[in-house]
Amino acid sequence: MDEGKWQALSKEVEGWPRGQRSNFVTNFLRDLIVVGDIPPGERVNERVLTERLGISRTPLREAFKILEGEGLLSIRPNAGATVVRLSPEDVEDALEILIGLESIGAERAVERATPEIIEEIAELDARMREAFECRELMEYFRINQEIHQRIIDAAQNEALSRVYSSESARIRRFRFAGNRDHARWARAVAEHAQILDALRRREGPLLRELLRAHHRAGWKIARKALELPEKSP
Amino acid sequence: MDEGKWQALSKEVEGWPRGQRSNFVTNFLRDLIVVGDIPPGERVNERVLTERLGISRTPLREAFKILEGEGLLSIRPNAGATVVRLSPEDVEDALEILIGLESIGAERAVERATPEIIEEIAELDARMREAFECRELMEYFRINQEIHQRIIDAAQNEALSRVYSSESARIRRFRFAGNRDHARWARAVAEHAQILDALRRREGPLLRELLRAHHRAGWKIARKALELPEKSP
DNA sequence: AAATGCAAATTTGCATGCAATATAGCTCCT
DNA sequence: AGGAGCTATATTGCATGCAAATTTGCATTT
Repeated sequence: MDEGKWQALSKEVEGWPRGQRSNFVTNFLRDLIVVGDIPPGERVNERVLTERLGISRTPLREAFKILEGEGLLSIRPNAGATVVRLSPEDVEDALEILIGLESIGAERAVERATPEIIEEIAELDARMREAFECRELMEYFRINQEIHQRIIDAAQNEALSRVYSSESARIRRFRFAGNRDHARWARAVAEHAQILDALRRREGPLLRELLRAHHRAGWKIARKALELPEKSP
Repeated sequence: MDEGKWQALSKEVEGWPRGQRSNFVTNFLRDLIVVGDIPPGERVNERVLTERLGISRTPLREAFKILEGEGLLSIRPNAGATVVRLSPEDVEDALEILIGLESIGAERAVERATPEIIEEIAELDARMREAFECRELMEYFRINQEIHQRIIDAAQNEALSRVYSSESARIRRFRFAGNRDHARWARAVAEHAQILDALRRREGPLLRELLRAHHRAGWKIARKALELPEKSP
């Protein structure tokens, strides 16, 4: 693992509160994996991380187990943890699940979303459009992801939110590539306007179909952009 | 926790292999929680379990973290783990997800299932029918669960199988109650025949609708049978 | 030079100990 | 009697130590 990358981050960890250390480490590591700072297939060494993070191996290993459960790490007994390497098929599989979950979410969201929640999503949509116009890809992507999560959350199904969030994180890096193409990016923004509109008008089936098409289009581009970037082991 | 129940089980644990202890403990605990041997809302004491299982706290605590991730345990920092208490709404939410996941699975299963897999499911179906005729409720239930999992597995989407299995386990106890009513039980067996038939004929949309109706009917009975057995906290 | 075998060094799995926190039990007060 | 406050006990969070397993490095052989 490239040790240089960690220098800046290690400071934040000082004095994490007792009882939350393993959870914080989990979130911290999840972020690193999800954005690709720790690349797929890389072995994650316990000692290196404990030194960087200033914690002992116990909470770190607890974090490993959690991330294994989330499908982000693979732990071979006696031989350490490695970041899971996803094939394009894996990503497609996860996307299929996400689309299915959004279908469920869409139908419930139009029933249960409060006007306040819809307005919050509308605000996010406006900020996302801003980011698009300023060509701030990262910020755009972040808000984009949050909008989708918020629509799911609006369904007020806790388990749904949990599963969606987890599966979404697993393939986050790949979805990012879905907005590299500028023409696609512009169309995605337009699609989001339609999505928001369908939510406002509480048209469940329409919302569902819009989301489905939105994801499929995004992945189609992402796939091209990535061009099978990682071989299966 | 009723300590008597554990006596018989503690022996099995002797000599669990190094490198698998926390995983075995996880599976072991999951079973106990999933079938209700450790009742919902009950605090799980680390010391008691380590003594019963003959292991140290480290692998046990790793198991706790995994089960928390699966939504089976709730860990409050400094205040221990308790078995999650599900409200009827929680169960309904999970069921909604399961139905959605089976919809995805159904469409893929009819595309990807090999004849061998279908025949395995057919065999399970036959054995399930046998269990029904012998009034062996537990065995029936077990095979029933396995059939649904196998249909999902036939879709050959690893993440789907993983998520389905996890969500299914979370509400297993409640689904069991769905077969208490004998008239319902008989109809469920008939529905399974239709489900198998649709799979054999590879009629995706039909399979999807049959599964959906099957679950809804089962839950309707289960709900009546349970009559809101657990209050939300 | 590549492959094989072996020993040293690293790394993991797990048990244990200590400090921090929560819980239970007690006393005292109203 | 019931509750507030305090003390003792139990329990959790985390660091650390040791043994087992794996990986690494090197010498030897083919």
